[in-house]
Amino acid sequence: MKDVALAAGVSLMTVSRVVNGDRGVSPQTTARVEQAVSRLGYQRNDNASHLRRKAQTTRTIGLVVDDLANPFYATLARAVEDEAYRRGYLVLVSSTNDDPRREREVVLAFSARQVDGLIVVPTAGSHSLLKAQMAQGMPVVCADRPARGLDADTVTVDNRDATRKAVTHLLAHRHRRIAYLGDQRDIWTLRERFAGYQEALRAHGVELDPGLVRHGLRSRAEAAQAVAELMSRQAPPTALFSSNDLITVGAIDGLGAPLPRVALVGFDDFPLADRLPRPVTVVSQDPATIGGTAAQLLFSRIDGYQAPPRSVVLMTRFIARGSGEIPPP
Amino acid sequence: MKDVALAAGVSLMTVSRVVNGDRGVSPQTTARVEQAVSRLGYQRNDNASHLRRKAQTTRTIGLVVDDLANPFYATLARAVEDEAYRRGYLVLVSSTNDDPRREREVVLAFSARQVDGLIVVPTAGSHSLLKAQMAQGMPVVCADRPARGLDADTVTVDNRDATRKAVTHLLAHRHRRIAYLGDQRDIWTLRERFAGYQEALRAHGVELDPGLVRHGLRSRAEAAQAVAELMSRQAPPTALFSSNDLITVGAIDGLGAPLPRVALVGFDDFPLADRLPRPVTVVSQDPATIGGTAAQLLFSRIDGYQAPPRSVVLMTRFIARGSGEIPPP
DNA sequence: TCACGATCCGACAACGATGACGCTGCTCGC
DNA sequence: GCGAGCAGCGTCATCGTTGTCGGATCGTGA
Repeated sequence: MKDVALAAGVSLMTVSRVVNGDRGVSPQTTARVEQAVSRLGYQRNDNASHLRRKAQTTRTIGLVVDDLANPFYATLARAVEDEAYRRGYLVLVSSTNDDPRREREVVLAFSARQVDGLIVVPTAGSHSLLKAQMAQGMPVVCADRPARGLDADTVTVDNRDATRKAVTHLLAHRHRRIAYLGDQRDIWTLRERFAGYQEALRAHGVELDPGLVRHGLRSRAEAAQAVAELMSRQAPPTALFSSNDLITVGAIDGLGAPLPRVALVGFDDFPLADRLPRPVTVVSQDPATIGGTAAQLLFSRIDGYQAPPRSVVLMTRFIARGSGEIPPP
Repeated sequence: MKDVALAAGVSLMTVSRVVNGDRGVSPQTTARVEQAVSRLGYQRNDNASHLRRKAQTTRTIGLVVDDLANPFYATLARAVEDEAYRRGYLVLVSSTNDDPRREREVVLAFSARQVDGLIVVPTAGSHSLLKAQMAQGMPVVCADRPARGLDADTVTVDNRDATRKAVTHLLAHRHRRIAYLGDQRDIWTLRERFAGYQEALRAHGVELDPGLVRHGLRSRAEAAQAVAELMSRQAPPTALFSSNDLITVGAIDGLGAPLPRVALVGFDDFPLADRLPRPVTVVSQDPATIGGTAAQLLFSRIDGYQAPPRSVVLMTRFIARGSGEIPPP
């Protein structure tokens, strides 16, 4: 900037005014400065600019997800990014692998970089840190899951209700031995889904058989293994409810070929679910809408909206494709 | 920081030293300062810190991909992010939708934020801007595709060769009417793949039938439509080569049910390709390795490695699963 | 001719932090 | 008893930019 000022024969302040398009600079001077800018390839240092600017804002938000490689979070992230782009904001992204320690590090690093707000898919741990950040005025929005004990804007789906309906669907097809295939039980979404499973059974007077419940399935392979074990029981389940897309696919692996006569309903839709030998009945949620909504909530806070936290619950869609409509043998 | 200094009864510089873990502060003073820090919830402003620091570095890199919601780029991004995390770097991410204008905006914005380096999946346009950035000392690595006319480190796969082998595989199964289903032709990877297709045909003395070539398929639906049209020709193709995962899936849609006797080989592996009614033969590439390698190249430059640009070509894997091994009628 | 507002532009301080250097005491050796 | 050396800490300048204020210049109308 100094070089530009020198080259154009003006002061730093005038360069600043030209670069920012402020009024009060004559067309001739503007032209001289602009020429110097392009000749020297000058670019403003936004960090320094934000440091001094009146509106203490960096036009950057932070996004913290479980795993960016997971299509669900990737889609959510893309929606956040688009919303940010429309407003001229940049996005810092990080995955946590559901590790509270990594979440902590990342949130601190983002906050030290002076992000204007955070969208977080909270890990299962405690959130005193997020609480502290909010107390210091950092806008925070939780996406996909609420953070335990944190009064923040939240965007989730009706996990429990959707699961209850899905399991009820299986019960209506006269299934009674319905297995539950769950991911880590300490994640909120999965607690909710399991609760929905329990409620559906209870509502139909079916006693929960602990032998048919598997938690903590962290991969496609683990899910396949669990299903293989379940199917080799003396009284195998006649239907499966799987609590996310990865587990649904693993369950299909575990059923093997030829496909036994077992009903299957999964949480999360996934590509090609409709093209498999037995098209899969699913509960579908829309990560793009979750991300977009979270971003809108965040920006409303950044723009100064003051009110008690809002909780947006998005509806899921039940899509019957065949695998969930198989009656028991 | 001023408040902390006041509370601890020391100068700003001492607070700075304690916060940075510099030596030369007595244990008592350190304790007093640390107490004040935690009592006031003080966090250093990294942007201001980077402004003054000797090593003019922000410990932030920029990642510019085509579409973050695409699992391929999401996986690539995750690998970049992990490499960055291991080194204590943060990642700014943006999608371009293959729009050169948006790419330009994003690169400028990242550079104005003083990122220490850029990993870019270049759009099809010209790259004078990237060139200018590199000339000013910004380390740049191209991932997935090279940028036309840009001498930068590059990580790609053997697109042309892999396609030649895939099409040769079909030719070896006595196919002669092999359709090419292509994405936008101005993207480098797709030009390479089409070139590989042409080379394989030529090597086998098969004349290219322009009626069997479709470029510019941008979605699953468009691919399905194109395949439906191809199959209704008087002399329909006996085999299809599809140039990416999206198009492969669209092609399967377009073939309809029951599946006609048409061979299919696709570029890119995708989840469940092995579980479809007719398991799909594919050329598989590994986006995580592409991203990880790109990040390593970038950090070597950031660490001061000086040498002519390197071009890393990763191998693809041909996976025969059945759909590519069907002979012509 | 002169007062006066408008326009254009520069000087100075400041944003939050660190680099360089210098000032205090204290210890130690001779 | 005195200077050297060092640990501990503060002062000042500075990173690149912008907010504030005021000075210079000009045209205009009385």
